[in-house]
Amino acid sequence: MERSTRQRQAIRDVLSEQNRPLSPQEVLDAAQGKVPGLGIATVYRTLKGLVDEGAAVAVELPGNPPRYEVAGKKHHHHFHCTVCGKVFELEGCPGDFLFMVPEGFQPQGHEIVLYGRCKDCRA
Amino acid sequence: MERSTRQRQAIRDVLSEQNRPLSPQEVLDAAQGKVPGLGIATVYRTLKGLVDEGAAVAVELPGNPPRYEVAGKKHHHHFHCTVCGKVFELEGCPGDFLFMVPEGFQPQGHEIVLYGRCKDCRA
DNA sequence: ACAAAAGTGATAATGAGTTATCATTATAAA
DNA sequence: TTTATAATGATAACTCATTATCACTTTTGT
Repeated sequence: MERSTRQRQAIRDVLSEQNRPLSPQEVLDAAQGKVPGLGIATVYRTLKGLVDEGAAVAVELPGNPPRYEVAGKKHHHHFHCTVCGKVFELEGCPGDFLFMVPEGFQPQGHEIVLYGRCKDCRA
Repeated sequence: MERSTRQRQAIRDVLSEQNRPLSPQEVLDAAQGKVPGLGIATVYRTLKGLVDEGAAVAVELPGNPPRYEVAGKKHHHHFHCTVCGKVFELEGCPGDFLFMVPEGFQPQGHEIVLYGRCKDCRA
């Protein structure tokens, strides 16, 4: 990640613009609108580089390979559309899970995923 | 899944006894204590059969292949130990996530995973 | 006890996702 | 501009979990 290229800029832009976790394939599809001919290998390479330099983070959801979003966002969770498969960012958090933690266990973090139909896929 | 074999009984017993989601490898390790020589293929075949007949369910957690637990439990979530990797069942649920759902989205379900150290791995 | 057929275990094959390779292209310092 | 070299794109290779194959074993109805 030393040189500035059209490909890397396109990939960074796509992550910023969509503002939701994107799969490598989603990044490819969107970034090809900016840089025709962009290859999937460059997407994987660049995403890894962005994560290494702290500009992006991997988002793991149940049953899916990692998606990637811009780093540095405040604490948030995700909505996974069961129809189109897109993942959206959610604000807010119930916050208190201590009542669920068994005696002797030491909680350090949590993840919440809501499932359902997104705005575009609602019944 | 038509005949009753030592292998199948051992696998069912392991799922019941441990009362937490187990990976196929964890099932194998535990069930080999009951049936030495048990093979991983039989574990995969039997888990699939148990799911098909509704006796077990797959539990998907972020970044991991499916684990399996006994079916029919009431609504619950899981604690994933960051040290030993074991997954434990939790009781309770905050329940109200509607305040997190954006306008126009239709929520249908949710998952919560707590991370931290389990009783055996606490600092 | 016997026979038909389902089940098992070892392991080869598969599939999805990701990474490595390498000839070519593009960047950027001089 | 020139030049050194990092980056790219096509695709081969790889990883890991899971499934298929098949010779042999076990179960179960008769």
